[in-house]
Amino acid sequence: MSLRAVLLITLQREPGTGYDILQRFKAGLAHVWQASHQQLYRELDRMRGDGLLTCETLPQTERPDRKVYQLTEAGRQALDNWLAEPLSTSPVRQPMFAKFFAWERWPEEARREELTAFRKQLKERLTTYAAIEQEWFSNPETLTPAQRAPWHTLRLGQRLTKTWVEWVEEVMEED
Amino acid sequence: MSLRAVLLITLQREPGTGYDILQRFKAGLAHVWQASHQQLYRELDRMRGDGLLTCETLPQTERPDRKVYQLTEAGRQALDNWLAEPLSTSPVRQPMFAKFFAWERWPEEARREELTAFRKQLKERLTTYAAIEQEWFSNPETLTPAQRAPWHTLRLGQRLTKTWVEWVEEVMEED
DNA sequence: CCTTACATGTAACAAGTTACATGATTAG
DNA sequence: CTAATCATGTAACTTGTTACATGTAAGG
Repeated sequence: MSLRAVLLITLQREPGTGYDILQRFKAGLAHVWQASHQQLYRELDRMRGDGLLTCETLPQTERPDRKVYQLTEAGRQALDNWLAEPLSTSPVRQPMFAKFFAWERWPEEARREELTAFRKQLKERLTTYAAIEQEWFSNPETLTPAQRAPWHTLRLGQRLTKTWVEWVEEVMEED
Repeated sequence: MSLRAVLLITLQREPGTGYDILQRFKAGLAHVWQASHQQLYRELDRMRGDGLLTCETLPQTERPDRKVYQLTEAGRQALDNWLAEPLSTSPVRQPMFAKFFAWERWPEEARREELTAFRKQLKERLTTYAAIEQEWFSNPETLTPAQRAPWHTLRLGQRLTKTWVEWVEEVMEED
């Protein structure tokens, strides 16, 4: 259900195509949601089938047609229902942690490489987050509460990632 | 693949049944992995089919038979292969964050309730982690590196959860 | 009496991944 | 010439969830 809800939210803010939504995921929602284009197209089509979205096909010359999706009243209802009911806790799954439980079988070189690469990814993530903050939240004092809320999520994303980085560096130092 | 790998690791440490593994997930791996019993039984059977595990059925009187699984040489190989290759980055999916992006449609009362319940869950998680630490890592100085590694993961789990708690409390205070 | 622990499964479904497929336009 | 951007999809597969199903024993 969560992907559906995320789509409802982004389309409620502004109608768009599957492709558009993918761009939004990259541009401003990197710390919130990621999905492949296949998943989006499939889910959008289903949501239309379920009456949550309308789809208007805009023909283009020399390009594939754009299918612009928009919330219906039922879609708005579905969103409100989702917001009203609390989320169930999501299961913990940390494959990286699992490797630590096989420490004695994890070759030292592979370990070093993996941790180094991992730290790099985390830092890149921080760079992405900083770019989002720049782009969307450059002066926090002027934000309305509704704009402030997404900013909070970004800040948490940053803090969590920093916590990871610190941890990786401590572990790397130790041996 | 990750569930498979987690199963290989836990069975490599000690052979056991699906039920056993479920208990281990609860007792000492709560910050690493969670899976339902259906998933476990299905996956264990497949792994046996793929030659990674052997299965010995121990008949019991008055109880369902126990199916004790154990790594084969191929299983050990598969584990080593998994350890040797770096993990791919896992996609970000934070349904809670999504709600923040629909702040203006999220009713205040529902929001308060949800955040309160969420904080409670996080605190319970911290309690669980503390219990695991007590049980498995009560005197860290005496740990060998291989025992120290899992301890690190627990510490990170705790730090991440605390970061969440702090954030939730800040957000709750703000309005 | 009711719940928890023990111990296993099947079946249907939902969600997510990987591979394959098309085809023009623009920027380097 | 190559890669990226635009824009959509199908098909097969893997992974995870939910519902249903069985049956004993021990503890409160």
